[in-house]
Amino acid sequence: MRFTVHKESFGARRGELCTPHGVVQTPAFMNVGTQAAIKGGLSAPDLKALGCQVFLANTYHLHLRPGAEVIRLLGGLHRFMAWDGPILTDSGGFQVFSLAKLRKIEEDGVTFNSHIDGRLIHLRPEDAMAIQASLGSDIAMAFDECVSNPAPYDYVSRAAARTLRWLERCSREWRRQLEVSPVNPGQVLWAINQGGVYDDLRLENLKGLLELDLPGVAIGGLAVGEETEVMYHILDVLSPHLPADKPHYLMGVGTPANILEAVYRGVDIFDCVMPARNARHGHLFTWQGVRNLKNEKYVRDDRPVDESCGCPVCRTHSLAYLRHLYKAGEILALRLGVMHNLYFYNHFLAEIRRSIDEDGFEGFYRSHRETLCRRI
RNA sequence: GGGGGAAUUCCCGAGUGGCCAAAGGGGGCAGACUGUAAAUCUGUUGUCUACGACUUCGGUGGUUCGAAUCCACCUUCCCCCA
Repeated sequence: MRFTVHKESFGARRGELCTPHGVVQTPAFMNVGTQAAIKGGLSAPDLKALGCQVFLANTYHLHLRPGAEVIRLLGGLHRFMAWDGPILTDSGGFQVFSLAKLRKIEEDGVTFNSHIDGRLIHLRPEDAMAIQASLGSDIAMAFDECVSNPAPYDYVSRAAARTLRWLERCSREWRRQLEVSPVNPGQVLWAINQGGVYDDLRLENLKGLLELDLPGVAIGGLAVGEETEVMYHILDVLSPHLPADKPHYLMGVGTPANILEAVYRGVDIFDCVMPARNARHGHLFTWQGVRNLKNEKYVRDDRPVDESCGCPVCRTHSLAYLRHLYKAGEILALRLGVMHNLYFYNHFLAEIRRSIDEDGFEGFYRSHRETLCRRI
């Protein structure tokens, strides 16, 4: 795994991340397919056509179903899902947040009541590493605790310290895993910064995490309840201290406007369920702002979702047709909606990269920061 | 021809004297969604000069302090017997 930044423009970094399954041009958006599938009915080949560079899958979910050993037996995640590009696996740390009612945290690890059948699932940092090694993703994530915001300082402090201890265990176990017949010998482990909305905890945690010298640094625990401005502030605080020669990954973010602001603050990689989920719910992103496709005003609208979009959906279908599909409950609505949004996100990042290449990120930033979040 | 049953707000459907502008679905309208327990969830859905008023439960008339609810007749629909 090699990462190089070859250009900077107005805070933004233009880089390349080499993985065992290809090069990722950064800034990049990773397409989230938690259970080795993009919800809405897109297959791996579909993603190629939408400009997807990296696929993101989830440790907790794949461990429950079908099980990491099954996937290892079938040759690893790439082969299993027929995606030959780069894959990043999240560790299950987010499920500590999203399944908060179904889990118990202890020093040793987290015990979940499976959201499927209630059975007990023990996930220690070591387990999360073993599972991800079996999945054979290109990038594995450390097992962390994603703390919801707002949370009391004392709690966040203790949680961040524990996440750091878990990181040491992850790192140790990772080295061990790669020694025993790895599915993907080039697989790497990235660290995750925590510390909530508290500047000093964030920096203290970052300092500890950098000592382990893992090849990528993720910022976790943001966009989980705090105001957007608070998230930007934390990025401002962290940004000067992030190692320049390593990829900066902002986990779970976000809206196009969030991404633009974060790129401006030196973030290289993003992932978010938003394009897929919101598409399923009828919200489509455009260069002019966000559309709610279900709105009555589109009944007779013969225009595409976005006049300036080159996606297969915008080139073929009208707002009126898509609205009809949504209102009629047709599964095609979800597929087409997700296709558009993923294309939009991937091309949005491509345009960001182009602007950096051309030394024009400042202009790009200024001309889009307001319009992207507008409701149209 | 005889007997029985039913008509409720956009639709289906609860309600059988006051707590009813009327449950619950559906449909409509709008909103939320950020490392996915989400093709989900929330709000709203008679009118208005709007913490109050007005109109509404097939129609007309009646009983009652008070009627979607009780009575009479009418209209329409359904079922059974001939």
